[in-house]
Amino acid sequence: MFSEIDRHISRCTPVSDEELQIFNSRLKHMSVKKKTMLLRQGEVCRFEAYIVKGCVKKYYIDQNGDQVILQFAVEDWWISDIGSFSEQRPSNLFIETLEDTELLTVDFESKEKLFREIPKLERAFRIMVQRAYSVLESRFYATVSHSAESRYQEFLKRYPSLPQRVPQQQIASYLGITPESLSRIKTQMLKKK
Amino acid sequence: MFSEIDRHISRCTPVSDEELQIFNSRLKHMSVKKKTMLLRQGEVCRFEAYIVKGCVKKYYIDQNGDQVILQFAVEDWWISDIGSFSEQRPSNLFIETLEDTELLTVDFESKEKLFREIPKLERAFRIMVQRAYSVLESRFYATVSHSAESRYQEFLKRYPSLPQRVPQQQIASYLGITPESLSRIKTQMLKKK
DNA sequence: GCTGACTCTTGATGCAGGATAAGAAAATTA
DNA sequence: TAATTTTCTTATCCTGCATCAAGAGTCAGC
Repeated sequence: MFSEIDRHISRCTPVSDEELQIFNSRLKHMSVKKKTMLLRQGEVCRFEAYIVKGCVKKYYIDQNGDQVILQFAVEDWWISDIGSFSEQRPSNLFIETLEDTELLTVDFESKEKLFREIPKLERAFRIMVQRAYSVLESRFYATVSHSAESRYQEFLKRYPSLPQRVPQQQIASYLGITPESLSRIKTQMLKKK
Repeated sequence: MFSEIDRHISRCTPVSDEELQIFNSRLKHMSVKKKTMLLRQGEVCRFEAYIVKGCVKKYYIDQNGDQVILQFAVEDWWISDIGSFSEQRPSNLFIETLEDTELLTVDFESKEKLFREIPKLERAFRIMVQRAYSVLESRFYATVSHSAESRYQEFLKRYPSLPQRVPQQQIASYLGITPESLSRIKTQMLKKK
């Protein structure tokens, strides 16, 4: 019963076993195939999803029609368009699975209801967003002021499993460079060693 | 009594007058001179500050010793290092006033205490962080995929008062370019018109 | 196991914005 | 008001990454 997601919540703030049980009972378990679209531009994001198993990307389409990947999410991460979900307004983003994926999702009404019943869960989620914010902030300044090569090395350190799971062009998109540039960066890094 | 900050909170979730009064009573009012350091790298961030009047920047020092500005904050904004404040761990950032500034601040203990007394305030702050997160996310993808010129135009739209209040080199730093480039961009934009 | 579709590499060329430098203009301070 | 500092502009040259193009490797479906 007390699964990874419970540990994930408890890492934010202590929550009793009964409360966790209520929380768990409101989650919807989903198994979806690779390349499933969980959210499309123009739709309102109806879920916050915790990834039990698998891999997901969040991206938007830029003015040239190219994907720009904002986030990868793997096991023990949450994925959602927070802006669209929490204001229940149309999203600019796409969320799509990269592997067969198992998810636990909450919808907007359940989440609101849960927070009213169990204020400690609201605390846990507040703390989770704060942490996500500070991670995004760090990533933001890494992107602004580091070279493509050092961003790639940072990426490898932080997400060691992803290069085996995700096509390289998508990693390039995440890093904000072209696949060609990433390829060259890799050969340069090999030469240095 | 019911000031801008109360309206700011109420825009997130309804909070009763008495609750707002308690909230207000826990805030500390500060008036500080231009060029005051509110937070230095290595210190734990002891405050979340709401700006009543004035202007503040948040930045870090990169490997070359240059300032990289992550955020400006003016009237009716909050400023803090959320990561450092909420985990009470040392910050990598500096926060410094750009004008004589009036602030309302909460410290960590007061905020925790407030949330336990008034769960609705925890809700309000959760919603505030969510909004901040989604703003940062938009800014992040604007930075990754737009040219320096369009980022500057975006900046002008969003923060029309800042060019009059803040030296241009600092705006350049915020945009992730050199002051020279911003100067060139401005002359090019004039030519086009 | 062949075929077509992705995916990765490598090369040639171009361009946005960086680095450096030096002078003009504006803001502070005396 | 003059002196000093800070900020902004302009010019030249340079670099990191993009773009375009072509070939090689890898994977998926028939």
